[in-house]
Amino acid sequence: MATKKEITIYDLADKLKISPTTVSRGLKDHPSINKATKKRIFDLAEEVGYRTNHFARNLRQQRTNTIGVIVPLLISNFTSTVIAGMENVVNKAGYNLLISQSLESYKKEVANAKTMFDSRVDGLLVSLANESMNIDHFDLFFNKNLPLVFFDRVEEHKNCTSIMIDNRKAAYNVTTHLIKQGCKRIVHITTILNRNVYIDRLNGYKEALSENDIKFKEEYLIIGNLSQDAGAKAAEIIRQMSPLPDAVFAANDITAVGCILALNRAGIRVPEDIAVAGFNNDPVSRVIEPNLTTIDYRGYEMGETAAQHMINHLTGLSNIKTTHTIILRSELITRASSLKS
Amino acid sequence: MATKKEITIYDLADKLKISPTTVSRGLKDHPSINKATKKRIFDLAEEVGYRTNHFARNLRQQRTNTIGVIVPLLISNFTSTVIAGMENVVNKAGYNLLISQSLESYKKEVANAKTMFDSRVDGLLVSLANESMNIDHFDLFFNKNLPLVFFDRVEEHKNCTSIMIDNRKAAYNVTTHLIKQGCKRIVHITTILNRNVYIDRLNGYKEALSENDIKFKEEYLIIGNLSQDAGAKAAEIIRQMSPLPDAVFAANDITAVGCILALNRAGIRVPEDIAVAGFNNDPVSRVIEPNLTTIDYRGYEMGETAAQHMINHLTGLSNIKTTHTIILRSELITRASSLKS
DNA sequence: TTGTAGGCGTTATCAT
DNA sequence: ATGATAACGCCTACAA
Repeated sequence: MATKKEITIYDLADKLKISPTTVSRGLKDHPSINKATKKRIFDLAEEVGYRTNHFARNLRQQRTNTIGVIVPLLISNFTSTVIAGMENVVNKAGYNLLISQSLESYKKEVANAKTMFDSRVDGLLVSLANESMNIDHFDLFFNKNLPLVFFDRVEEHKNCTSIMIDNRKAAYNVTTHLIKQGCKRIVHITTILNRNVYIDRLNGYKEALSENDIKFKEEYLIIGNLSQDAGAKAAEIIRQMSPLPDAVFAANDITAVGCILALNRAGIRVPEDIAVAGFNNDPVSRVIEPNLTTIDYRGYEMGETAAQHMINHLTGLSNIKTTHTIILRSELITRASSLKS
Repeated sequence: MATKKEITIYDLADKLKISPTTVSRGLKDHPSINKATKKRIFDLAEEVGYRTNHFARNLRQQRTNTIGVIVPLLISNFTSTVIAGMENVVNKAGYNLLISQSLESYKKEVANAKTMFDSRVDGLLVSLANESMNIDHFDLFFNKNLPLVFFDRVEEHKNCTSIMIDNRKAAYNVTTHLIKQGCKRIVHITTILNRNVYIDRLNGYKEALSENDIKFKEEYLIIGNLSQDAGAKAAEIIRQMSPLPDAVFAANDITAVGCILALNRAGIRVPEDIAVAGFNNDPVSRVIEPNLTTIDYRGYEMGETAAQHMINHLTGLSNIKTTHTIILRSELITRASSLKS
């Protein structure tokens, strides 16, 4: 079966004996078109299965109704939750999402930015790769005055909104909680300190220590790649410390889980010997035994917020450039893994 | 700063004192263009930051270089793994992915199909919602002879490739393994039996039973929504059975995990009292204690395969319509949760 | 309220 | 090897 010819507004115009202009206007509910005419247009369009050609429209209007998203990793509960939130918002507004992942690589992020630019997305939502040392590759967007919103992994930039949580405070709360449970030798497992999220968490941790007159010890800072395996490796290091630390605060749940499993295997009990806390409230935090104390980080909300700001800007409802930083709420959830009593 | 005017092939042509046609050809490395001319074109394009206008090209060529993806749920380890695999393949081929989720709803899937169609994607990759009772909404694509590939949750259709694993055999292997461990009263937790994946798993389960002269009992079939909570609810039902079943085979890992946790809470030991097996090899299967026996279902490979077939078809390397079903390998992984000895 | 005309940037077709 | 021209389908001044 050969591909049928596409219906255009010209075809509709011919059949209705009116001009293409009127059809075009009728279709987008232009106020100055007769109601009866509109109805005839809509009815016929429906009947013959007309669909607007977005390329023609985009070509004419110089916009794509597509929003680009660059995330570090697609395979992550947090990421897919964020994207689900974005999808929900942009779909309602008639926009589409173009998604790509940097795999934490600076090089890939640069390439992704270029691809997004060449695809002429109307705006870009970005969570930065851990490797990225600068954000010059987004100058493509800044120079053309295209809206860019950072979320989660953000970087300061003039005229550019960032959506984040207060990582410092959240980490401060986790650490303070551990201290209140009587812990004094608290290890922090994190990754290379390039991104705000990890730097802020470290600072919150340090702040809680210092406020309780506990000296920060360099050896209690373990750097890995925040994978489950990194948690296991950290457990190995911890096991050989003397005296044994009495608590672990990992910068994400997966790492905390890897750590707990490895500690258990080594005969170290959680929380009796070592209390453990994570970050993110990943579903896995309620699977591990004991259940993991963590920070409830609402990815869905963050995705919705980032997308909504983009949409509002694109539709002229607001101007992204005026707002600089939006802090979403996050919350400490205490579970068995950190409760000494 | 005002938005700078976009460079077009006309601008390049003017500066080089050649025709736009030649520029267009040079840019796509057309064989009949002089090497020197090509070099001049490329150099200038690079210098002035020319970027091709995809809308103009799409408008002219009637194609988008975009492939649509409809999945049941974005928030799922399996799904994000599949999408990562697809992304890897299509990016290399210069295509983009347009992703949407049906949330297991028939209505939303119909809407998504329409949106994809209106976005004029070059092809569609689909994993069906559990609710969907038919696939008539994809006639939009079939009628226009647009390529459609089903993956994981498939449905038979003339001239349409499906990528799947042998769910029947996998379930048969799981069940046989449980029987070999000495289990005779094996519960199967699954969801409404609309989709091939669940029907086939049930059939594999039944087949293994019958081959071992174990009668299939209707009451051992527990239907839920395959969430963690559904696993917990199933555990409640199981707990009240007398005699107590000696094994559980859940149609996915999350449900198996929910079940194990609830059984533990009720003082029922796994695997001593009840052996448990899941399906998917979700990372959580290695977090739960005891580690979960499951089926290694490689989502990344499935994503790559589905995408590659689509690309091959679109680039004329092969014809999707000639291949009907591709079965990917899957494998039983036995772990502590099912080992009685 | 409706219509006319031109252009958005590219590429296919038909010349040269 | 290169060029002129038209067309893809839509939108928006401007005109009526």
